[in-house]
Amino acid sequence: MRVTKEQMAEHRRRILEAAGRLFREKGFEAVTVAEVMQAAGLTHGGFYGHFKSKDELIAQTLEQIRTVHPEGATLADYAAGYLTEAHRDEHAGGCSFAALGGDTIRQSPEARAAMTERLRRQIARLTALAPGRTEAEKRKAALAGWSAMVGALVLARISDDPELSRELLDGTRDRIAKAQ
Amino acid sequence: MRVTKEQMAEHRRRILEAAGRLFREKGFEAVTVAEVMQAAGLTHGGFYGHFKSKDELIAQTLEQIRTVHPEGATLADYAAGYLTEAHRDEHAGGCSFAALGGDTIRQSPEARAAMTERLRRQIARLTALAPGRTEAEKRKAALAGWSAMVGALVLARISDDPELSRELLDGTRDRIAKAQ
DNA sequence: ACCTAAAGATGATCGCGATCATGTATCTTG
DNA sequence: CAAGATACATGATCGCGATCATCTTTAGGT
Repeated sequence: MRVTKEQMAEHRRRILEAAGRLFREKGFEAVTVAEVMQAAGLTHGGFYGHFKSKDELIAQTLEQIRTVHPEGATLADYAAGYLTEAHRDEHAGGCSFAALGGDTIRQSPEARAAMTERLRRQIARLTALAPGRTEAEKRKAALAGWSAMVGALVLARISDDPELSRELLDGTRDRIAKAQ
Repeated sequence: MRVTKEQMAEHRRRILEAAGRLFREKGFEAVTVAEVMQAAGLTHGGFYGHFKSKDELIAQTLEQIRTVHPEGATLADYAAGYLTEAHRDEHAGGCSFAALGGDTIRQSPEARAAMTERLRRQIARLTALAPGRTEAEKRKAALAGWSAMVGALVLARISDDPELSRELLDGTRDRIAKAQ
């Protein structure tokens, strides 16, 4: 059954959105094409009308993924919004660097390039919020701060001990605030 | 063909060692049982004499993995040894948190527990090196410092731009040194 | 030395998942 | 409004990988 141009665009959007959530939740390998399509409300067959392959889906998903960014005027504010238990427990909608960073290294060059581009944008965003007199100082603070945030979230997710997990979030949050 | 008890123990050691390297290099899912056995110099059939399943292999691998730790008397020294381009490029023998952190979250509770235990030990090790007057201060510095190191390594590995990659390593190294 | 059971090799099995082939409905264009 | 194209559904295909069955060899206890 054929469908409106708008319908098709909407379907494509849904596929990418579902893929974004599923990949972050279960990793690239563990998610099947059929699963993505079902989550998008379609069946597996139509997939190859939208994408050449699963690899292409991965790359395009990484290009379009949009996450909600914490609000705030400083790097410390950003960290406070990022390093929460809610974010730690929300894989599907959360930070894609924390959820997919390790996996992305082993994907296609296109996927890797998309992530690098997003990383660049994220550093730029944080540089504007970071403390420091010079641009170089700000940038350095942004690079180190972002590394710390992503690392803390990854480690906090690993820990099956809630206390240790919280310590990681809190410790990093405080450290970034102190450096402010 | 039956084999000496010592031979068998040695084989088991080799399997775990090969698994440790392969998992860090390619992730849990992408590595096959046959591949691990071949890397250990055996054939796939013998695997189930040593382990009940691939899941058990994963958990036991995470329990026994040993990585070379940077030397040094301070957290800054440790970070300087950890945040190198050589380490960034050496997935198979490098830090398992950076290589497998994201993946481990989706593994069995046993695997997760093994990682948590190793995380605990690592934090303890770093607490001894960390700056601070009180034990609590040292621990906080260790938690935040370790998060920053792991995050920086993950992000540095993502970046396909060597310059950005180096900035991440250097920025985090300097930040940890400054906090010393 | 002799028997028994274990360790590993070889060769299935079995299900799953990416991808493709074909059918069907309906949008789109002239 | 008819003809053609196309988006999606349904139903293969095909290879791969985890796991199991069986065979061979020989360590280890007696």
